[in-house]
Amino acid sequence: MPDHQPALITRFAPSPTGHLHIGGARTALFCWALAHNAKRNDADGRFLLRIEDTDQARSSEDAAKGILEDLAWLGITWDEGPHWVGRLSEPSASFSSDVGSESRPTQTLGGDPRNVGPFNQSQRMDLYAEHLQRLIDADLAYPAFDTPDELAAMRKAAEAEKRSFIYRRADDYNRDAALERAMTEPHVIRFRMPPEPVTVSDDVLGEVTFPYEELDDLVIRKADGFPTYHFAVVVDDALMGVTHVLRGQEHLNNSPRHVALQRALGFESPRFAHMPLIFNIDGTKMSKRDKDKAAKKAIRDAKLDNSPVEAIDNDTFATWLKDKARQLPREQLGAIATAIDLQLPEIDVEDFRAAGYLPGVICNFIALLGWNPGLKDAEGHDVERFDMDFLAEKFSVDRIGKSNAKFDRDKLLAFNAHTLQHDLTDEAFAAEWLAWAQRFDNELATWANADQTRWTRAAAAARPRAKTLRDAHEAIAFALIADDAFDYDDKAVNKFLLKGEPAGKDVLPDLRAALDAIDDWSPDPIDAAIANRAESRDLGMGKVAQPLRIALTGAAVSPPLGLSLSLLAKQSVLARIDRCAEATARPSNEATKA
RNA sequence: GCCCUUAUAGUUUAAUGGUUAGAACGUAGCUUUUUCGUAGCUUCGGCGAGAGUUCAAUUCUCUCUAAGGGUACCA
Repeated sequence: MPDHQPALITRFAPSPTGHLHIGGARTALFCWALAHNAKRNDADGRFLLRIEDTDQARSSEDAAKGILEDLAWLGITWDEGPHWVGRLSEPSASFSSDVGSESRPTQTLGGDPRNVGPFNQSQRMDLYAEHLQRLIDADLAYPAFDTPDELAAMRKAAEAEKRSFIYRRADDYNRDAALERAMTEPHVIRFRMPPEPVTVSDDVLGEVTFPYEELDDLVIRKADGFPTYHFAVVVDDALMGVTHVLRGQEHLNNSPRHVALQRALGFESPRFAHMPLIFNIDGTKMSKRDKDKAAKKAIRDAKLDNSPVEAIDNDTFATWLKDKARQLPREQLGAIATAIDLQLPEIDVEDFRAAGYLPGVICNFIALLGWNPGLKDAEGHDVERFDMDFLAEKFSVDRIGKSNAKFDRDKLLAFNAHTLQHDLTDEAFAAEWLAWAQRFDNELATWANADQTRWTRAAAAARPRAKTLRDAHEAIAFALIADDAFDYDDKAVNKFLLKGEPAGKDVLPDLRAALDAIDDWSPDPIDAAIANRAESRDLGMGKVAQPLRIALTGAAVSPPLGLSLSLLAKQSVLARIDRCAEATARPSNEATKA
């Protein structure tokens, strides 16, 4: 046991079965916030991380690593736990003008200053064995030999009689014989639930009492020798000195079992706080399967019979499509989505990262799911945009709500857009965007690295209209393609090039000459030249700008012209104007008549 | 089925035993802008139902309803 017991210790204990789910991220964030709030108040608050890998079949080391990576990226740092070395992202609200992932210092997270590790449950087997033996010796735990099939039959029988199935040790249970038999036969160890109701006192929900009749003799060690979640969590929390257990409400029913175990083992119960759950906007559970579900629906809607991706053979594809529960590996699902131009719903932290959300924004948004600071700003608006620092400062368990939350993607998007557009400088955005592109958008990253000045301008062009780092690409996509590699939007051509007096196509030659005469090919001179043209012909800017937009991009929408043109070489701009002139010169249907 | 939890606009939520229940996202519209976007203004929209306590209930109590969680050798 630690000789120095910090005042407040929280923990996040994910099981490494995949990427970090957004709901798990919120749990971690709240635990982090509570510990950091204690630190703000001069108490020794700590947040520790533990890997619950007692499910041998489903756990993997890669998944564990991925979860550490996800947490670190979000800025949810842990004081104790597995080691992680890398660069942390900056909280979104405190971007300085010179950030870039390269310039951030390397940090180390985790460690074991109190000597309470190891932090992987699979490496703590001797500890579980020791405490389990105490229970057996005191006849508070016992071997049981029922096979899974027998248990299933008992459950079925109970169901048929319309009573709930509660496992109890038989009245004529022979302890000595059972212990003897356990030496040679496969068995589980069950906890003898004391015959009394258990009251859990919860800092969010108040006191919740569970009758003894609902609490069965739960399995605490599986036949494979591993402890069950219930036992491991109780032993670990006690040995690691965890004082506050914050977890999702799905664990509320587990709490009386844990409390009973804690009593039996002579451990003090930590304070509990069960947080409301997070659901999709339509009320369904936010699940990794949502991604497969969305893909399957899109494929059915498109009436595709064969795999749109070569790497997936049609048999695999067909069985996956038919089976509601079947999931494809992440990469394959992504490939299908790309092939059919589908945006998969974001579920894991990694999904949101790939979609171009900023870590600070994600933390801000999920903090509001089940918690709020309850403050108003000077204008009387609720305070809901804040950074990690504010969260640590203001967080308290008593402001956690009780009712389940739905995950409103529109609001998250609005938060992300606002941060991108208002809280970041162009330079900071350029750095963030590049870091993102290097990981998720090769084409863009290559283009960025080819010309730094151009990249800065691209950032200036994209940032004011970007909602995510991913969709920022769209605003400047015209600059990444060949001069003749885009089509013209008929409606726009008709409206801005063919119609009107003068017609837009008749404005272009003049403009071309003016642009051609520019020496310093940068936004300001370009803008000046365009404005000058408009003025000298006594035309509104729209009369000049829109035709030019179409010539450059094929459509009537683009970032401001000076910036847009500066993303292309002058020769490219001239070539595009020529191509446009050619296209509009051809007699084409009724547009010319009008 | 049984146990547990919850219930304020479409969503996240604030406040409150007593005149018009406040905000954010969203919706619709207007204004500014060379387009888009941004910004600003306006608009729409809420106490799940029923009893009870009370002079008075969205707020306290009960019932119902609905939603969710649990009911594993998953966590």
